[in-house]
Amino acid sequence: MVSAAAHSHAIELLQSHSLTTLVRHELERRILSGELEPGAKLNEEGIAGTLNVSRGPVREAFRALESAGLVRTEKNRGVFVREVSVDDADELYEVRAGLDELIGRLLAARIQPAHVAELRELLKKMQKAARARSVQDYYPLNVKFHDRLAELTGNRTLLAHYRRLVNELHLYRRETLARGADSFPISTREHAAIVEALARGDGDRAGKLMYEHAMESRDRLHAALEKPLKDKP
Amino acid sequence: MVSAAAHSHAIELLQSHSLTTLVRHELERRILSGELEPGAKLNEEGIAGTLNVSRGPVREAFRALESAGLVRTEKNRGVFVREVSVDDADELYEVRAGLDELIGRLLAARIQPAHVAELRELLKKMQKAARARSVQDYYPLNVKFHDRLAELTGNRTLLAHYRRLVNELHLYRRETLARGADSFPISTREHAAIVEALARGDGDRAGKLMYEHAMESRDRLHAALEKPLKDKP
DNA sequence: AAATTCCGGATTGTTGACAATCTACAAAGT
DNA sequence: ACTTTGTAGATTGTCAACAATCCGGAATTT
Repeated sequence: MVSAAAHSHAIELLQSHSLTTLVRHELERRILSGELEPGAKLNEEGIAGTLNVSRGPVREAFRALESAGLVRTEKNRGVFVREVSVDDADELYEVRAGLDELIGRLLAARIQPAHVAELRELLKKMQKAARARSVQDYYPLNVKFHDRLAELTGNRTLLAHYRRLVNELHLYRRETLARGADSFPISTREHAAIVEALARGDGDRAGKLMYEHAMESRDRLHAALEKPLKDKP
Repeated sequence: MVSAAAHSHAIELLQSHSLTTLVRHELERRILSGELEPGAKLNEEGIAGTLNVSRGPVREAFRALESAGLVRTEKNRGVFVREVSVDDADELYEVRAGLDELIGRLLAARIQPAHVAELRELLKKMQKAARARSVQDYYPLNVKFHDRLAELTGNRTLLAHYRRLVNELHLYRRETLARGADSFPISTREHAAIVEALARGDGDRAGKLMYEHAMESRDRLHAALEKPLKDKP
């Protein structure tokens, strides 16, 4: 039955994924992983060649990524990985704060005990990483934590808008994170307070905490910008 | 100098707009105007024919509209104008309420006296339309009012996300608006209160009012759904 | 020497053709 | 009658070629 299952899986993949979506996902991955840096030019023929497709699907993927805010197109010049300026980041953080407040408010009204337990579990791992001063461990957990909060609201529209903002902010953070100034341990206490408010079903409190948390993240990153680049030992 | 100006305008148009963007805007217009109804199928060759372009740019426009949430694509079957369900609309209203609250909060901190005057002018026109029971006049003014509030925050990211939500909600309202149950006059009082809070620079109050205003809009539309279709006289 | 003009290669924008898939309807079988 | 099979036409997915534009360096002018 192994081959049958494998086949049905392959069939399902072919039915849902066109070459365009494949290219789209691959480029999205490369952009968000930093493999393609902000400002980098995306060569149609080059990408088509490495992925063994023609330029058509690549161009379609470009238009999708453009609407998603991950790339910028200059007519007759090409498409480039979007560069997020400090001003852009300010805007993104503000909107994210607004959505975070909403997430806290909505989630407090709907959260299940099992989900609270799950979040507390996540918090433990984050605190462990924070004590170990391991940005490598902490950063993805932090992303996961906030993404899960958005997801648990059950509002897919909210989740989609939230993820888009996070993705765009990710493009901005890429630079600043390298400066090693994201003083992460500070936020573990705030995270715990958020989870407690959610557990109590206190939507206004959870919302307010999340709003301020997002705004403080912005301030922290701004402060980091003032500092010089930390050179590697 | 007329022809020179006209030429420079045409040149500028050619430089910035590819066929893809042209098709994209045209389809967007047709969808939002209701010319293309939710669920309607978009035929590649048909559209390409009427707009005198090949299928390539049409397909690229499709991918852009897909990322913008205005159409849905089924592989090997085609693309369809997105249908927004009641559940979808609930999600959209919730997110819009969150953004509206943010808009109120941000705008109260930045608004200029001239802008307050402009908003009060808009309010007058809306009240006039409300007294005349003219949905035709009132509806676009209402859209303009809220759009202007988002615009005046100066946060382009916020404006983009807000407009996307409004567009998607527009797809939903198309059905329900026809039922003539959008009891619009109710909201003029709320609008006035919002502008007053903004004028006082009371961000929390303005935000709270806008949040509740959006949520009430949702409730009103839900109530409208319960009623039967109003037949034309 | 500095600025300008003019190519030639590279890249993007667009098109038309071919392959794969779906849809609708008719024919055959039960 | 009802289901199934099969086929033709329409539609989408993909590709390769052509046209238009841009970029960088050589040749030319001042």
